[in-house]
Amino acid sequence: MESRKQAILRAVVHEFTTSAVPVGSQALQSRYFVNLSSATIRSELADLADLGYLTQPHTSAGRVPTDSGYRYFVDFLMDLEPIPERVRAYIHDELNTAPADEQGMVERVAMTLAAVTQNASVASAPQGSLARIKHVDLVSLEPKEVLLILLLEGNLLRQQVVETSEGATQALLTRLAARLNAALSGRASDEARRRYESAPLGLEKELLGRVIAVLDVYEKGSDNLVVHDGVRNLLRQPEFAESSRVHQVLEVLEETRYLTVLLRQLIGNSDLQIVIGSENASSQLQGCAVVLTTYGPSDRLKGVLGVIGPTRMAYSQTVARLQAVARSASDRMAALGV
Amino acid sequence: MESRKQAILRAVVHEFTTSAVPVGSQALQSRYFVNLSSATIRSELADLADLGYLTQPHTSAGRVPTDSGYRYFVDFLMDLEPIPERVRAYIHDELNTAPADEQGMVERVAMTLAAVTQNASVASAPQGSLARIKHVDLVSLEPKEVLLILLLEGNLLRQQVVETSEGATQALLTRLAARLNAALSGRASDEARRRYESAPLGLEKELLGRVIAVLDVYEKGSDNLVVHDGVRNLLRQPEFAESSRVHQVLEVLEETRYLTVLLRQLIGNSDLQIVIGSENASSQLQGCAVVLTTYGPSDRLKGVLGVIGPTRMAYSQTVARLQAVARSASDRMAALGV
DNA sequence: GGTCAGCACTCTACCGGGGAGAGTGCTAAT
DNA sequence: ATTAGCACTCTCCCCGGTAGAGTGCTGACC
Repeated sequence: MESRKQAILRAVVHEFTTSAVPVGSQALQSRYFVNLSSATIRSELADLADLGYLTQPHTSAGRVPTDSGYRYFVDFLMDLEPIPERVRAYIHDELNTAPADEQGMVERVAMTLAAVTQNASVASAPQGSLARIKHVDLVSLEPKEVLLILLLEGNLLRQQVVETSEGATQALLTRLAARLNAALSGRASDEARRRYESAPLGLEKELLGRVIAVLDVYEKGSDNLVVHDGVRNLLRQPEFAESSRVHQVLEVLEETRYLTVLLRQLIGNSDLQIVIGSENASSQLQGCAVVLTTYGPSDRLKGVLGVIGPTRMAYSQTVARLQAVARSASDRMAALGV
Repeated sequence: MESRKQAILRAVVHEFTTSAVPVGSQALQSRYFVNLSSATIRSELADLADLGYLTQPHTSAGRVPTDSGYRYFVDFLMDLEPIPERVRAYIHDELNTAPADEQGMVERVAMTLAAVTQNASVASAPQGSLARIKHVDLVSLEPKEVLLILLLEGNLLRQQVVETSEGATQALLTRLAARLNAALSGRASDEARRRYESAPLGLEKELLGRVIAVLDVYEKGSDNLVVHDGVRNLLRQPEFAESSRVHQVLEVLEETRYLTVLLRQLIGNSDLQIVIGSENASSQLQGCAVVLTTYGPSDRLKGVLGVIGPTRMAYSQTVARLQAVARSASDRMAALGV
């Protein structure tokens, strides 16, 4: 595309994302292209409309980017907006005072992301395909009930109440835990599976079985924590003035299974993904754009982080800040998770 | 108040909560009081309006209950609506398949409550004033970094990364954990405080100090988990058609500190509290009603459970179902928490 | 061929008037 | 105390007319 057309498309996107009002040739002329006439701009706009990048709400209105218009902008025209020092400091502070536990951390990440992008955010807890076990603990609850506590890499705690076939004193459980720790701690989950195969029948095998069950759930990600925040930010945008639009977005966010699907989209893809309007699989997200990236304490442990807003979103700002949050969060988790 | 006035007020509340349309004398006459004339009903309505229980959106519209009207209804006229067997079964199923950990449980409770009341829900994790310690564990992370894991009654896990002044091997930490368990497990938090006072300087005292810090945070409730769900249900109601109303509610729900204040209101009060419209401390909840109760595995461990909806809420249904959810959740937690 | 001024055209948003409908309060009779 | 009848009030909705914004097109200019 000729560079002037590109410049005009960029200007339309920029103008529309800030004003939310369809942009006309005069506005463009006075604010962006003082040495072009509005007639020339009009003919360029008409061309861009023919190419499918712009559309008009009605005949005598200004132009609005289409989903493909935004796509072209994002793919070819966007350059990341620098992040103000204040925002950078805010991100840093919020994440470095975040709680060390999984849930507190993920919630803080989502909160921070929503605040700095002024959109809705989602975050899923980091998760790896072959979990490493750091520590195992067994606590006697009732004669035949044991609480199994598992500490995984990333300092993730998992607990499960186990009904055992034979009773066990705390003293016995403590010895058993010591044995399990000697065998498993610092090892990956496959070691637990190996030991389970070769273990003789008895309490130890029983408990190893439950350890494996917990690891399975974790590795399949079926208990994966997903949080969202910042829906209130969306309500400031005119596209969510009628609450039916909010309703659709909230259905996606509050129904965790939808969200999980959404986040799975990222797996196996590049580290930054932008899904615009009709590109969304879910029909409820028409008119919305989703910007996704990954984060986590290490290469093997990754969660997904995303921003959800109207397609009329300040993409260059959103992407920059999303990446900054992802980086800060990853750093912080790496420092904690060891 | 004469019983006929009461009957009419009850009818107005019932009619308005189901139809959301101001109710007129004719509608009342044909649906509730066939052997009274509409003129008689009109004069009763006028009386009820004088008493402050009803109001009209405009001169020639039907009547709508005021906040005091709802208050009178709730205090004197409401009788709990029986819960259909299907709903009862749903509650039971959802809560009995809930995860055993704190966060999973609280989220499931909020989700269930939102589903059966068709309103927004909030739930805070149960919390006690004098925590009982079930188990302590110490895991070596780096030479001078220890992960402290604390299991409290209700099977609540708390973790904290502790920087120690002296390095310690895992073997030493394991022995230390055994000592701490012997001293603390089964005891309440004051025992930890006593031992801290009398402990000689050193790693043990250092760690005891962190145990106490964790207990403090827990007992002050400042890390108290609060979740909400079901905002999408509100959007089906006409009072939330303009999204500015949703915005106000979401600000309360997403700003956890507001929510914490809201839930604190219940402490020291009766086990069922209904806050209607202007009775709300927060101005953002004008037009909303909040119904609150407590739940938890034991008398000492209580969380707050609440329903948030428009003042035009089916109070008798909401209260009945809220209490049913609270009871089922409490039972389930008692069975798990031991 | 690109650029541009001028102009007719189109469509929305807004305003005010008028009629239908719902529901009231009042009055007078029972 | 209850009720039928009636005038009154207010909203909602439809309608037409207008101002304004922005377009597309045409013809001239470089």
